[in-house]
Amino acid sequence: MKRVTINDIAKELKVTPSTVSRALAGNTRVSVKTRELVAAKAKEMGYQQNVIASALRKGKSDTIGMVVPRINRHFFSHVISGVEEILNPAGYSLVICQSGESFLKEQKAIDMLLANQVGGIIISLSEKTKCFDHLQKLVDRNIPLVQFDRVHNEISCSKILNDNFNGAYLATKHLIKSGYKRIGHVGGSQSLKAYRERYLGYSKAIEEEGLPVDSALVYTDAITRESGYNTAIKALSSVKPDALFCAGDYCALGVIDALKEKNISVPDEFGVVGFANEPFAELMAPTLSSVEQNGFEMGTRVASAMIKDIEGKYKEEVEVIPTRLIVRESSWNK
Amino acid sequence: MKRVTINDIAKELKVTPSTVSRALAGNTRVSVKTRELVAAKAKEMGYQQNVIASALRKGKSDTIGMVVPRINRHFFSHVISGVEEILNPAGYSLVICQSGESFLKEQKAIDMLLANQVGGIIISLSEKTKCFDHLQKLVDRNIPLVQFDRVHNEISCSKILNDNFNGAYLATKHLIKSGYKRIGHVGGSQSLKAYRERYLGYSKAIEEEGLPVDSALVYTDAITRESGYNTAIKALSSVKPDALFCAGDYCALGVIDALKEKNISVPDEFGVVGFANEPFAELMAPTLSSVEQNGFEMGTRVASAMIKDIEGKYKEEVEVIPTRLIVRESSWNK
DNA sequence: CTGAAAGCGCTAACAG
DNA sequence: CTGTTAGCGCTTTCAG
Repeated sequence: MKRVTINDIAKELKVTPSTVSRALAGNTRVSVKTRELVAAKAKEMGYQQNVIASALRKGKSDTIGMVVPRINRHFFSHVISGVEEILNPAGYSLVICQSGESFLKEQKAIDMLLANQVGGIIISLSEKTKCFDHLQKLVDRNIPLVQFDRVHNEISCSKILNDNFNGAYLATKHLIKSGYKRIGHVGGSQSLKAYRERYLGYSKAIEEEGLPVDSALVYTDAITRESGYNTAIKALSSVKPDALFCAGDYCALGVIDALKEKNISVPDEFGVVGFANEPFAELMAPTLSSVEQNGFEMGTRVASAMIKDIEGKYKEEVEVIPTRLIVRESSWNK
Repeated sequence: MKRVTINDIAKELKVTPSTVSRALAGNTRVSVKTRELVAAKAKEMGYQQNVIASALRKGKSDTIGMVVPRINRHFFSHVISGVEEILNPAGYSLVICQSGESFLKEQKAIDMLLANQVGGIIISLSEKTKCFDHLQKLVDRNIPLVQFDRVHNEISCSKILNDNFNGAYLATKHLIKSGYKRIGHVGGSQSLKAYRERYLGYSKAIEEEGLPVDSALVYTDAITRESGYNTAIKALSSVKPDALFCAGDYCALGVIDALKEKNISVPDEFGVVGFANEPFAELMAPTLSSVEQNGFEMGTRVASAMIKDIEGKYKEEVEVIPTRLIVRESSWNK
């Protein structure tokens, strides 16, 4: 079975392909009658636009590319849903790529998307990304770009951010109020602003309470379960904190693994707060306090910013989505 | 900044675009020297193939479309990783779509992929899909198609399956051995073979032990947490099972929610086994016994089958990936 | 081994 | 309101 093209429709209707093309596009310069005729014929013949040909001709497509570290993280999958929620009804489709936290894969994904002439790119950077030429290239080529969550500030584009600072600040304040005395921080790569802000929120809270900010209590290279475990083991045998604010839930999970192994009771002897509110946070034992990010909301904002950019309405907008602390067993008042 | 085309390279090198095209494609009919020359120039000028133009000309692309119910399910995200593992090095790229368990969105996703001239489609059906014309259309149009996990048998294409039957059989056998007497089943839509097989594995085990297969103990419309909860509440106040084998972990979670609410102790008074081994299974309290599916392995098989199909090597191959029962607290021997 | 020429399906001036 | 024409960037016969 061969595909039906606008030429086939044109022949059937004894008009030109241009007319069909215009009619299908809803161009008002073609009579309502022809438009209806074309629409009917198109449906009858099972016509389906060849977006490839259209994209080639127009030099751009209605496909938006999206690059995220991992699609199976609660936060990212919700952002994706939010983006689809806005993009699909607006007539755009979405191509999702995973960088897997690898800089190389991130670059390759962007190259692939460019080769596919996407109409714009949405990205949340990999943890390992420390060079940003691939983003600058997009800006130079005037490809609409929106960064979210893990962004690089020096790139000129719209950015949608979580209120990492406030989330971290609230989490740390809460640990202090709960009576913990030596509160440490297990953070992610400080080359990413998102993690830097979590650190800053943490230290602001510590300082405000007149506690010493002890750099020995701060670790910044760990957001996996494994690294959380290793960090906790190390900390317990040296600086001996009595609480840890972790920049991620998986990392907090690793910390709790270590505490269980050492028979240290959570929350009685040790407080833990995570970040991201992964589904397991409310299910594990003890249930894990965590900072919730509104991924879906962020996704809708990201998509709206992208559409505005494509339509040439905005250049650079920065929005901050509030975060919320959810207190559970892992940090309950002593 | 304009994109560099093969014409630009051709002009610089004073050859024709055809030669450049051939050289870039590694055609041996062009001299090694020119090939090297072209390659060097291309790199120097920052050339990047316009896959859109190529796809239009060739009538197909090296992009593979993939449609799954949800990307944030442990199993599906692992299948995706497995698919990427094989597809990317082989020069294909992947477009991922979510049906969100909606038949309409599934159809739309396929239309979108077709409009984008994908080279093939990989799909795991939505729970609500009961009409399969959209798949038949692909077969009729000779679009390479691979179904996995949730497949429809009547469509002629490669299928990669989990050993749902055996997983369910082992899970149920284990519940019996653990001493539970009235073992029910909470399953998914029986229009999907995957869920039918889980039911069949369950009933085989029940029969083998000489227990009665009581259809009142079987529910087949529930795989979300909420529906698991509702089903359990209903069952507890009527047929009163003392164990449930659930066709999904989220559903098992809902069942446990209900048991906690009713103060029924797991596993002492009631046994629960799930399916999929979601990350939360080993973290929740009680930890959840579950049947593990090897998503990554399945993904690699799926991708290999797709590549074979594209290269015209195979027509229809059916593979079954083994599943494994992981026993945890929720069903420990009494 | 390389060039010339045609065309994939669609859109967008330009003309009428 | 509709037709004519040209061309997006690439591949692929067909020649030579």
